[in-house]
This record gives sequence, C-alpha cells and structure tokens, in this order.
Amino acid sequence: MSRRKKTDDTYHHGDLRDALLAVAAEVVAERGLQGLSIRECARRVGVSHAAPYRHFADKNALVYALAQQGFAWLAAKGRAAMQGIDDPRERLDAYGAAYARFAFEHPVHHRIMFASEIEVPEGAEKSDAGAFDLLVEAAAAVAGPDQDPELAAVAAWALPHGLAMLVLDGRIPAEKAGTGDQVEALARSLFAMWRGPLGEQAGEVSPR
Amino acid sequence: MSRRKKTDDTYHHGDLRDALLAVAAEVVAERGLQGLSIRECARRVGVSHAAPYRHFADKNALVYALAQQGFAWLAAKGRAAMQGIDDPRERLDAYGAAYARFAFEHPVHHRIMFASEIEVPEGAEKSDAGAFDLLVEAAAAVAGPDQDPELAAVAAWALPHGLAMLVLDGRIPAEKAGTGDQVEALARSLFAMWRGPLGEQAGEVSPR
DNA sequence: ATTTGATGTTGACGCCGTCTACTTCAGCCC
DNA sequence: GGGCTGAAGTAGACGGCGTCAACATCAAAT
Repeated sequence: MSRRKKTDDTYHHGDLRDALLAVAAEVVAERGLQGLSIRECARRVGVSHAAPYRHFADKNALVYALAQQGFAWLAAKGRAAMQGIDDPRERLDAYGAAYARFAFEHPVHHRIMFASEIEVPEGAEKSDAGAFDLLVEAAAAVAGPDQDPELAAVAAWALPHGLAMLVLDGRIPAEKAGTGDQVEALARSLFAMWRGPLGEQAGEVSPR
Repeated sequence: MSRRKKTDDTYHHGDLRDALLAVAAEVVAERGLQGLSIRECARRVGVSHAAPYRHFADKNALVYALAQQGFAWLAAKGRAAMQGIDDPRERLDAYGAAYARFAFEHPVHHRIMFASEIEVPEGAEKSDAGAFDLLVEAAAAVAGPDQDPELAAVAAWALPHGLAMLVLDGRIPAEKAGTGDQVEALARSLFAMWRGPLGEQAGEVSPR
C-alpha cells in the first residue's frame, strides 16, 4: 500500500496533467490566482512537489493551459448559442449573451484568460480557439460590408466583456447578476440600452 | 556616507510611503503584478526589507493603495474631460473616451484597479474616489428619467472598460491603438458603432 | 535632558519555484 | 522471457519571498 492518495497504487499517476489542471482551477477558486502554487496542486493530487514539471515547463505554462481550456469552452458555448439562429443581429446578441454567461459561470477560467500576467510560452501563438474569429464573423454580418469588421468585432466584444469584468469584480449588485440567466438578460439590456436610450438625445425622437 | 541610496543620509527616510508606491508602480510595469515583491521595492528605495511594513500592513495593502491612487486619478480625468460640456450625450462620450485614454496611459494602475486579486483591507470600503458615481450621473442624464440609471451607468462603463481591457491585453493591433489620441478616437468609434451599424439590421434604414 | 513613539534594521521561519540527480516502471526488441 | 530505454515520479537543495519579533535610531514633546 502506498501512502500516496492516487486512486490506484501505481507508481505512475496515469493522468497527472489533467488532474493538475482540474485541481489548479479549484485552488484558484479558493485562493485566487496569486494563491495558486504548483506545490499545493501537487499535494492535492498526491504527488511529489516536482512531479508537475514533467508536464508543465513552469507555473506559467500551467496557467496558460488553463486559459486555453477556457477559450475552447468559450468558443464552443458561443457556437452553440448561435446555432440555428439566422438573423445576424440576433446571432450577435446571442453570442454576446453567451459570453457574459460564460464569464459568470466560469469565473476562474475567465479571469485566467484575461489575466495578462500569463506570457505566451515559447511555442504557440496567443490562441483563443477561434473565439475571436467567430465574433468577427458575427459582427461583420451585422455591421454590413462598408464597415470595418474588426472594429465591429471589437465593439461587439467590448460590451459583454466589460459587463463580465464588472460582474466578476462585484461591482454589480448580486440581485441584478446572481444567476446565469440574469447575467444573460443583463447583457441583452445593455445592448438595448446602447441602441436605444444611450443612442438618442434624452427626449429626442428617432431621426426620420 | 551611508551605503543606503536615500537622497540624504538620515536614518529615517522621510517619505517612504510615497516612495514605495512610486517604485512599486515601476516594478509592476517591468515585471507584472506577479513579479511585484515588497523586498524588491525596499531594495530600490534603499531601505531594509522589513521597512515597508511600517507603512503597509501587508503586500495587499500596498497594492490596494496603488488602486486607490488610480481611482483618484481616473475621477479627476473624467471630471476634467466633461468640464465645460453641456450636452449630456457629449458629456458621457467625453467621460468614456477619457476612461479609455486613462487605461491606455496608466496601464499599470488600471490593471491593478481591476485586478480583483486585491482584497479590500480591514478598514475602508471599496472606494473608487467617486469615479463610478460620476458615471452614473452622466449616464442618467442621457438615458432619461424613465430608465434605470445604474443600468445605464453599467452600459456606459462596460463599453470603454471592455475596450480598455482589449487594448491592454494587446488584442487590438498597435496601429489602431498606439497613442492616447487613437485610443480615444477608437472609443468614440465604438460608441458610434453601437448607435449606428450595430443598432440596425444590416442594410435597414433608420426607423422614421 | 529624558522619555517616548514612530520609523528603520536584523535575523529568523516556513512556503514557493525551479534545478539536478536518482528511482521506478511500461513497452519494445531479441 | 529478459534486458534496454525513455517517460514519469521522487528526494533534496538553492535562493527568493512574505511576514513576524526583537532591537536600534532619532525627532519631538515634556
């Protein structure tokens, strides 16, 4: 019998990489990104303090892997939200609402994805699993051909992204952003706000 | 002659608290928030590694003080930007543009202000030096009396805030966001984008 | 002139990231 | 089946960090 906490008593863990990622997300949830330590993750998985280095070059690489995981999830959620919707503006809104909801439901990953303390490691590009391209496409379809599609995408990203940051920072009262549904509804309200009241002079009538 | 790097050779520094704040901002600029260490700040100021604890309860308190500094600057910038403008919508846009510019020009402070790794210390509230109240007021003036002013403020904050995050994360090409003026212009473009192309069906004419 | 409280120093503790050298073990080749 | 080999895990060390306690210095009030 081993004194290690692995499920079976093999010397090799078998799936240490994934186990570390999962446990790292837990630690961040409990102690914040600052409070994350490789040694603590190793301890929780039941492995020696240096074992993680067989799977991640350094701490940053582990965090980067978490971020990649998050981007993949986000892209999937966004795609799913737009599924079956044809109207371009509704597609864009659906993506934005899904984005805000994702941030609310996966705060750890969202924070990590945009922590910007993470450096892109030696290898790959700043991959976001196509999450941004998806948005560029959706935004371009709404903005029309005579608009800069990237600018449109930035505009379409910024609003739900800003909302997400404000929600996660606790700057929006819990009764307005306490569930995923509420956050999604809040996102749609913001879209409407910019298209409506914030888009017109107070009391002004729409231009003919 | 002392081997310490203080300007004069007094045993007491005289203005250690401010010196630490200034040098901490430098360190964050160079090495990121993760790379900030109290000992490094102490070293740069030319003081022993425990001296900072006479002015800050712990590392978090130092970072919190930097955030407060940032909020005070932001509120001042916002107020200045709206100065002398009467039209409510122009006031709101001016605040938003100033916000984006502030984030671009003080990336260290902006990051810290919204790092959310910072806990509010024992004492005071989550103070933002009135920066948010200022916005609520400006947004309410535009949205009109029959709109939720907080919701309007969130909408008005989210867009420039989201833009700021994207700029600082390097997700917007440098030729579009390379100077403060460009960022400010970009912010105004986003406002227009939501009021215009993103607010209408593609190809649709404004409702009469 | 003495006292005193704020400010700065020294040294210690335990935790952390990371490196190096060693151990274990699964799969492959014969 | 038996030995080889490389991937995966372990043990120990190093310097840096945050923080605390005990001590030193100095300016200002008495």
